[in-house]
Amino acid sequence: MSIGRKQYPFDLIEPKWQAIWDQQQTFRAWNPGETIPPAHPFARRHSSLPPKYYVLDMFPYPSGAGLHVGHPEGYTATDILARYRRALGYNVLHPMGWDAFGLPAEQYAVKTGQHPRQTTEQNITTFKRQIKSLGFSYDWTREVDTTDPDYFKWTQWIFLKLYNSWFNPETNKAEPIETLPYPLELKSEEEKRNHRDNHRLAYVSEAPVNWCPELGTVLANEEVIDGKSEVGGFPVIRKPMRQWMLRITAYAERLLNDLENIEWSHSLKEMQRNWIGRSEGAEVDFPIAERGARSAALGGVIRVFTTRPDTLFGATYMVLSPEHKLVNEITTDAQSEAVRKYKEFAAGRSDLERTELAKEKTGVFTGAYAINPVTGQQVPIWIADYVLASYGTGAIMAVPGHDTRDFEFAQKFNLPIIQVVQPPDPKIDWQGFVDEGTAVNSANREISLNGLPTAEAKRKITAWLEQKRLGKKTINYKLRDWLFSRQRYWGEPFPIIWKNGHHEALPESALPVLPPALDDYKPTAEGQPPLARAKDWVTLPDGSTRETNTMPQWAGSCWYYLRFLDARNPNGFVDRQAEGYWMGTEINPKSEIRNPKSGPTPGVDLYVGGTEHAVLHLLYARFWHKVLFDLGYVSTPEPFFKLVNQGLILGEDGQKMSKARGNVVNPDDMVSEYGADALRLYEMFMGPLQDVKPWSTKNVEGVYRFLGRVWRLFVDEQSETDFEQTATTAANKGPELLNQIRPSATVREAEATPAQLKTLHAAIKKVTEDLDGLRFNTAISALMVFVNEAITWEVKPASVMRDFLTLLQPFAPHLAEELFARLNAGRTDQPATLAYVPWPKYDPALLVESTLEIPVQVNGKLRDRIIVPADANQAQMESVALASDKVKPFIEGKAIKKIIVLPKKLVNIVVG
RNA sequence: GCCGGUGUGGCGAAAUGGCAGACGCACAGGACUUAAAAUCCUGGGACCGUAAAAAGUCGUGUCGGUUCGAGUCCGACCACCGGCACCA
Repeated sequence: MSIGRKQYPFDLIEPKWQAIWDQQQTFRAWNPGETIPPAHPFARRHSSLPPKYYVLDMFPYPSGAGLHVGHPEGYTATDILARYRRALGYNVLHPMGWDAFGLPAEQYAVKTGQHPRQTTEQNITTFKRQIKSLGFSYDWTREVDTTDPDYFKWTQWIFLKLYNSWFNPETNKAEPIETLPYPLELKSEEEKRNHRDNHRLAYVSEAPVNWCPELGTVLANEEVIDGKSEVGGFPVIRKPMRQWMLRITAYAERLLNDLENIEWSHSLKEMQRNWIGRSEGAEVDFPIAERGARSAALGGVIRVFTTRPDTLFGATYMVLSPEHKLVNEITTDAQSEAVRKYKEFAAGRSDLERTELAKEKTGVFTGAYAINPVTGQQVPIWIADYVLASYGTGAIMAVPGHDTRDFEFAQKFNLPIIQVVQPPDPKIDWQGFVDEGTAVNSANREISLNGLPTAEAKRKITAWLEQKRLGKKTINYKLRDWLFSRQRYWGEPFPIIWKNGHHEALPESALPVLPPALDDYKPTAEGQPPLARAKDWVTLPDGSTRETNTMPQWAGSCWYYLRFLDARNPNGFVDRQAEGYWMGTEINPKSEIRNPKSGPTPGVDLYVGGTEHAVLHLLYARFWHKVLFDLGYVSTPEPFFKLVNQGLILGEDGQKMSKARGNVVNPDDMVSEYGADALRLYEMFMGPLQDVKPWSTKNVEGVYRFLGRVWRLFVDEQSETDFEQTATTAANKGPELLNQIRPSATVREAEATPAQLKTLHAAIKKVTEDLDGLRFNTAISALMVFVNEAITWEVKPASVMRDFLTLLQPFAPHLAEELFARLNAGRTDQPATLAYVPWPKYDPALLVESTLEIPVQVNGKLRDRIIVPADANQAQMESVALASDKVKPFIEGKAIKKIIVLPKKLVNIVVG
């Protein structure tokens, strides 16, 4: 990939413009009520705030490895749109920040003793330098860093809001904990406190958690993949621990339903729907039978959840999860040893083993029986770890005839299998048939489902169960509450203290709670989190102790898009007016933009990031946002109106980029060799934003050459040759060297020809439409088409070339600014920066052709192309087509059945 | 297994149901140059033709359907990618 001389002096142009933008704060976004300096280019165009456009990137974790070519893909797309919207006249919010809490800095601290703060700052410095070198139009005055106490003060503040709220099922929203009603039977303060603590949105639970010994911390379900930690791939085991949880399950229904009101990709919505996992069914009570039962269990019932109540007559046994609380109560003496051993076995199995060994079912008989409430039959009760304690009621009725898992289990342990569903196709074996069919063998003295299709059978049996008080219709979710504490140092400390075994919130005035200084960042020998090492910090004067867990990395990223709206506010996490303006709920009546289609949308207008956050960050952030919405702190029910996932960039070999494969492309190398504009342009020219696509440095050279052609369109070649001579020998290679380059004599103030206007307006139309549809690759090709044409012009009218640079600016801003400034040298009527120059409008009248080339088909096959006047009517087109010499041989001697004429489009002659 | 996505030249790709392959890469030929690089011009799906053309035939993963007309819509299948996976 050796390249000779530079296509154009991007190495001087790019730093020059980056410095100008920085110094002028060109891309600063203005909040309502802020005074805009009259000299700012925004003020030159707008006298009041126009409608907003909030375009957001997923902020990065600043790793030690630096930027990857995947980062600039999404960042370039959003930057192009930010610049485009500015040109259209919007007030654009386009911020950047750092999701900087996280494990790598902490692991480095454990190894070296260096404070994670230091590592984090170094990494941020590198990331910022790299991002800035690409010329993105971020408003850096709004930069946020989740590890900055001024930031995480508000993360802790939001936690307090969660802690001090409960979810009211009547109103279906969060409310302050003070509104929580207490049942009358609760008398003592202790009882009331327990009741309150059990209803908070942030609560403490003793449930089994995912413990990763290697990482020394617990993980959320979402952070465990195939039984291994998402970070590092270490084994994860289940272990009961006291942990903070967030009651996200209360929002399951709203998180699901509100997906319909936002513009996310179909597949992403599906992923969230699957993760939430709503299923409708029924809870049914099975009384414990006398046979084999211990006296303690008599009179009790086992409640199960099923999505197929229509198969109740086929339930021939029951299974409890090993952790079910009735297990010990019902187990007979004869079986107690076997049950004890099995429970031990199940508890010791890591999630990985459970998954890997899933093919082979295991379980033991408890010795007890329950009564099938519709058949009256006694059915044995087993325990098995294929039934999960954490889903439904932790117990199932097993219908081996029509459930794959129950079928396998029944076969292995010789349990009875009976048919209660007839498949629609009689050729299909009913055994193990799990789809819908017709109920059979499903009747007792009071009710019969026989002959009913599955859906109806479900309805009928559920109604009957409800009437008999044996069960009721129920909805269950796969979604679990969010495990919110980590045994780490480098995270937000909880604003919580413990007093006499109870937790208490610190007052807002105590925020931010800073992590203590430590010499050693490892967990303690007793397995306490690292914060427990700071004894002075942990113990308060009154004897109470601080919570030593920290929040997970997701906490800071749950609300950063809100902090960007008002990043330096010391009095609140976001100002109400700023929030209303940027989130689109306060519409400015003085708007100069009238098109309602492009008016403000509720929430972030466009959010771009990778699919890896499909269920974690995006679900958590939606949840927090809804809580803040319920409590009245934000004005929209959803945070991100439109969301686009950029596709992964693969290495040149078509494999995922990785150090091990040696196919990683470093953006710094691309910038130094081809310049930021070329890298930006290439990342967009590769293909559709959402697609997975392989890197090709050769193709970078292609767009780099295109930028060179643009450059040569505007500059005098002789002076450039002279410049190159000077540049190679000059000691001081500053941007003033560029002054040697003179403009090309072919670009001058001149009347544009109709053909030139047509070329320009075709480009305006295509680029505008493609940007609206996020089709960056074809927009760039339209710019190339324009340049290929313009290169042939003897005279290039300055007005046409200015409009072209306005179109080019979002894609290649440095080059466009430089050429625009040169084109306007000596003129005072032109602005100093392209950033706020209005986007050109295309004039359809200029695109009208006087004659058209029309394809002529015979029986749908292309036979000729004819030239007709653009306004030719059907009869005229028909007669020209029939007269064509190339068409004649195909219609001669045949009967013409029909002629299809589409004006301005085509003629198709159908012959028989 | 379930859900979602994608299959088009040598490669990245483009095409409101209406001229398949825009734009670019790689390649080939030419101009410029002592020469090379860079630049500029020209060519290009395959087959069959031909001195060269023209004409013709085939062609968007496979098979079928709807339609005057299908890369595009419908049905079945195959391959690859991503997600979920004992959730009752």
